[in-house]
Formats: sequence, C-alpha cells, structure tokens
Amino acid sequence: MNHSTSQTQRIKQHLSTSYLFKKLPENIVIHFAEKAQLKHADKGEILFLQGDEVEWFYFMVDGWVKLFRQTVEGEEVVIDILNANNMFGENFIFSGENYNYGAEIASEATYIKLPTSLLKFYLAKEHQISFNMLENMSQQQQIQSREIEHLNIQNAPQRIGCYLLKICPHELKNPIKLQLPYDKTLIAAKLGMKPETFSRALARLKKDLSLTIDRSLVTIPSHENLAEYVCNACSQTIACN
Amino acid sequence: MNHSTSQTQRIKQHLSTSYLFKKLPENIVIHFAEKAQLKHADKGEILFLQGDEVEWFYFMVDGWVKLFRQTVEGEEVVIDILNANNMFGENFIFSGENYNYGAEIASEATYIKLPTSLLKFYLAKEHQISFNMLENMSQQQQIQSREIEHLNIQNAPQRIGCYLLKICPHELKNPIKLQLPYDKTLIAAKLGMKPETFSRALARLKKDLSLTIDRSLVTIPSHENLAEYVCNACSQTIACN
DNA sequence: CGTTGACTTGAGTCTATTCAAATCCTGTGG
DNA sequence: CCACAGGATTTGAATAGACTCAAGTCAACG
Repeated sequence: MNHSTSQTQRIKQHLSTSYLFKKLPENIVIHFAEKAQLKHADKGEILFLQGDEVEWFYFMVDGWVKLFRQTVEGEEVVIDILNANNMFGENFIFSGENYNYGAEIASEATYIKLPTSLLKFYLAKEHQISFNMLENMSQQQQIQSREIEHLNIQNAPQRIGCYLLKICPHELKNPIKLQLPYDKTLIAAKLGMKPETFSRALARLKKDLSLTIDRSLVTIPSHENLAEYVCNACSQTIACN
Repeated sequence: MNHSTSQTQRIKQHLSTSYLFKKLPENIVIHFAEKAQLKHADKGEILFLQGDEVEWFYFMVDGWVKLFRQTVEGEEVVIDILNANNMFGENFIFSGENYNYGAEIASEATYIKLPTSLLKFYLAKEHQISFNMLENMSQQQQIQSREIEHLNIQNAPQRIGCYLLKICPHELKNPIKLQLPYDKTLIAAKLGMKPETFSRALARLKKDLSLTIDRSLVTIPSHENLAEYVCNACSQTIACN
C-alpha cells in the first residue's frame, strides 16, 4: 500500500465518524477522502477569513477552531468553538459564495479540508446526504435558539454555569472535576462577555456554589445545585446538555 | 365545483407561495392542500404550547404569530414573530416529538395547518423537498447567528435601528415612513429588551437621528444615517436586510 | 365619560463594561 | 536551576447601560 492510499484510508476513517457521511455507501466516503487533505496547524493559523470565496469545508480531527466575525469597529464576535468530529463551512453551499465568518485555530489542531464542489455534486445525487444535513442543521438551529434565549435571560454566572454543565461528562457523580478545554478569555468570548466579567462571574459561582477553581481545573461539589442555580432561569426543558 | 374542492384550491394557492413547495410537482401540493386546514384566529389564540406533541406544522396566510418559550420562573422569551408566507413547526420532524416553543396569535390571523406525517412521507420520496428545507434552514441559521451577534454587540438603540432597517421597503428613498407592524411591547420582546428600555431607546434614536415618531408611525429622514448609526457596530456585511 | 391596556417617564439599583494596575504562569535563554 | 519577558488572569474603581418598580399619560372603546 503506497503512502497516498494509506493516507486516503486514514482520512476515510476520520470522515466516517462525521454526521455527514452517516449511512452513506463506502465508495462515496472514499471519493471524498481522495479529494480531501489532512492537515495540521498551530494555534493562530487562519483557515479562512470572512469574505473569502467558499471552496472548502472542514472536519476537525483534533484540537479546537474558533469561528468568528469582526465588526467594522474592530471588535470580535465568537460564533462558535469546535473540536474533534465537528464539521463547519458546509452550509455555505446553500447560502452564497463567501464565508460569512472566519476560522482560526484556537489550539494546535488536525483537520481535514474537503471541496464544497464534491458536496454539491453528491447532494443532488444522494438523498441520504440531504437527510444528514437536515438533521444536523435542525439540531444546530435548536442550539442556536437556546443560545439566544440564554443571552436574553441568564446573567454572567448562570451562563458560565450552563457552560460548565454542558462540558460535564455524561455520567454525573459528585463531585465533578472539569478541565476547561481552552483559554478562559475564549470561553468568555463564546459566552458573550468580557474576560473581566468572566473572571468575576466565575468567582461569584465559586462563592455561591462552593466550586473549587485551580487554574483551569474546576471542581463542582454538586451538579444538582449548579443545575438549579442555572436552569431555573431557563425555559421548561431539562438541562441543556 | 363543491365547497370542499374550492377550499382545497384556495389552500393550494396559498401553499404554492411557500418556500417548501417550490419547484414541486403540483399533485404533491394538492395532496398537502387536501390534508390541510385553513383557519382563522383572533389575537391571543394558542396554536400549540411548548411540550405539546408535534402533529402539525403551520403556514401563515395573514396576520402575525408569536413563537415563544417560558422560563421556569415564568418569564417569556420571544423566539420569533412571523407573518404571511412564513412557515413554522416543520423542523420538529427532525428533532423530537414535542414542540420546544409555543405559538400564539399576535394579531388576528389566517393560517393553514398541515400534518407533519405527510411531510415526513414526502421528504423520503421527493428530493426537492429536502433541498427546499435545506436552503431555508441555512438561511434561518444565518439570521439567527446574526441575531446572536446583535445581542452581543449592539445596544438597545442600535438593535431598534437595525429592526427598523429590516422593515424598510426595498426601494429606499428618504424620508422613509414606516408603520410598526405590531405592538411596541412585542417588538421589544423580540429584540430582547423590556418595554421601558424600548421606549427610552426609541426616544434616544429620535433625538440622535431626528426620527419622527407618532404612535406607531416612524419617519426616518435619512436611512444612510441610520445605517451608519447601526451597522458600524456590526460585522463586515452590508445592512442586514 | 370612565375604563382599559399600551406606552412613557422618573428614580433608584444592579449588572456588565471600561480602563488601569497588579499578579500569576509558562516557556525561554542563560 | 533560575531570572525574565509576555500573555493570561485577576482585581479595583468608576461608568454606562438596562432593569425594576411606581406613577403618570394617552388613545381606543364601550
């Protein structure tokens, strides 16, 4: 097996875990893998900028990317921060010719870039791809609408609490030890607050709920208490994760 | 022609203007029309509540609906306010068995309700429906992500200004006279602010940009000025409409 | 003409922000 | 192994924006 095919194999393995290729015939995944590029990048590297022509969409294998916009006055708005198994940029095949946000590596990362042209091609051919995208987008939409709700009704400590709940492991047993996945400044931006506010709000959480915070390691003595603190301000659905 | 078929005809006419049935064979639209119900409702009427089992999705023919959630503590969050030609509820066929928001008529309205089962049925059969939904959802997603951005970086007067720009007619010639489409209180809720804040922020806008406000009639002397006031705080894309 | 609901206004409070400064960490070079 | 630069984080003080509660105004409607 030469390098090229083993590389394709590896890419195919990764892509198979993506929502997009779920239930798809293997040969199609392989076709994508052949046209794809597996890349490695350091923190700070730019994948594309707002306004660039859409040519590729991306799949994260490892590390974190930040998706963001820049205001005319130079302020940055963080759209999302994604890690392994997440895809982004694929939606632009419907909406226009230019990315409407930029993507920057937030911590050393491995990713795969795929040509949007191939996606367009198969979208018309393979009904299953549409299904996969629809399912995913409807999920995304719910998450987004939840975020809007949160911005409206939760204060800073609650938004942080909500974030902590979301990154909790699935089996919850007290106390819960959590490693913050990236810079506090970046978390703050994702939650729509300033770093100073984040710092103070986290301190507030610590005081109110006896959290322990050591650098980026957070210990939650009782997730029930945290959920009550956070979710009472929220709409009638169980904790957001 | 008996009443039933003329009713079906009428419904079909309406549905044809919806994004969902774009480019679809006529017989499918007719099939939907046959299973649909054309309804009239007064302000305050509830179409469904958060948590209700999903059975129908809706198409607005006339008037306004408010989509909203309720927090545990009783506060209301407005998700969206839709009028003629907008569809809602159709996304739940992907995401679960219960509506995750409620729908209430905001001003006397005519609407059509359609069974989700039929949509599910044709979704598997007719590729074009998937396309239509994908296209629409990707658009919605962009609008939502824009809203998140706005909540983060615009202040109350700017959000109102942005809203005004969005309801401007397509051809802009100064001065622009606008009729606010529904209660100020409701606009406030949609923009994520309290009625009092809305009132003060509008007054601020009036002062800063020489708007004239008479009851629900707003006159904008210069949309260029308004756009500058609003959009400089925004990301590098032309005015949001 | 009085009632009702929508809207506005006033005063005080709270939350998050800004700006400035201090502190803590981390990786680097000596 | 230690000192140090540079970035991340925290803290302080002052400010600004939005909120609450309360009271007033306005227009529509019976």
